[in-house]
Amino acid sequence: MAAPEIDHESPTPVYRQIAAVIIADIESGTLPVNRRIPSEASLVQRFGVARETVRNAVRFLREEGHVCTVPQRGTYVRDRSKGED
Amino acid sequence: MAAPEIDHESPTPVYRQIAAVIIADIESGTLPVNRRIPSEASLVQRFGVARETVRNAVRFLREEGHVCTVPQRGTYVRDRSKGED
Amino acid sequence: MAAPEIDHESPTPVYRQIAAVIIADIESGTLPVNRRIPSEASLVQRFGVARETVRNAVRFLREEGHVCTVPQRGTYVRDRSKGED
Amino acid sequence: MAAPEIDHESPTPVYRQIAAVIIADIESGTLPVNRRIPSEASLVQRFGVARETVRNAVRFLREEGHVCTVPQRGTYVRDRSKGED
DNA sequence: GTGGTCTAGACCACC
DNA sequence: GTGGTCTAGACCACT
Repeated sequence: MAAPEIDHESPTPVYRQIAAVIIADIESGTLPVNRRIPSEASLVQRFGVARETVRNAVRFLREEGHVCTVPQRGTYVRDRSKGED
Repeated sequence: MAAPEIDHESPTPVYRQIAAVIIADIESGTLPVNRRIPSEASLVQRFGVARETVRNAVRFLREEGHVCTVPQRGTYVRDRSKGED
Repeated sequence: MAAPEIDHESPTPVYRQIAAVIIADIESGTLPVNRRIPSEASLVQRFGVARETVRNAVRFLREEGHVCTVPQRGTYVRDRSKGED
Repeated sequence: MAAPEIDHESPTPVYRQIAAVIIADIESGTLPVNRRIPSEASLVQRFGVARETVRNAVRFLREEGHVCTVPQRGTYVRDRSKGED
């Protein structure tokens, strides 16, 4: 099976569910500020979804200001303590 | 021809007959709580009716509290065990 | 062949080239403010690319503030005369 | 073994030998102006050298003005007909 | 081994 | 017939 935390029957899109899991990891401190989040490839593995779905999740996190992506380097947890949107 | 369960000669509107079939599926457990009901397209196929008729049936189910519709995601069987209207 | 205006050998990504064509249409007045731009499907046809590539182009236009997308309705040329980024 | 055109015993550095082969391809028209040169990976394959060596060769070509590199897109044969250095 | 781009398909809700 | 989501692959530059 895929990941237990993902419900493909849910009205919430899978990419949003993945984003929510990552946000929870950020807010719990499992993913501290300036730490790199897992790579797209490993998120594909972990959640058992297509890469595009993972990219949608990461794009959503980026648009919401939770992370920033540095091409070729990774995606990092943003420091939101100052100047949030 | 259409589906055997639909009687186009009946005084009961077709959309109500379709709604009744779906309600029966819900109450029998064929459609469990929080499960998405079949897509509009498949209901059109199954009952041999126009899209608008299916939409009327679903709107009726929604107004009666049997289902709830989540924008962009589908229509889901509501949990009526807790007694909000 | 695809569209003459797209060069798949160019260092500029195809989705950016498509965005540039649409921006040119906006700036020349071919696509006036509040007009809907062509649908994703027709852009796929016109440029001979995958839908994902068209979506990347439209997302880029959206991020740059040239258009706004209304789900299920289309993507519209934004009025940038006031309050641009 | 490596490629026949590379002589690891030569006093000429390998990266220079690789650069020379690519320059020959450019001047013979095998690699036309504005065409992307082969990817790093394929040059590694073709010449049987380390990645870093290929990168050195490409950097040399760039510094000598034979090619220009566009971030994220590749390295392209420059048009030298117009005489900027 | 990272993200960027691209292909070629699919099903869906909603209009 | 519109955009939203998803799959399952591919090649690439750059670190």
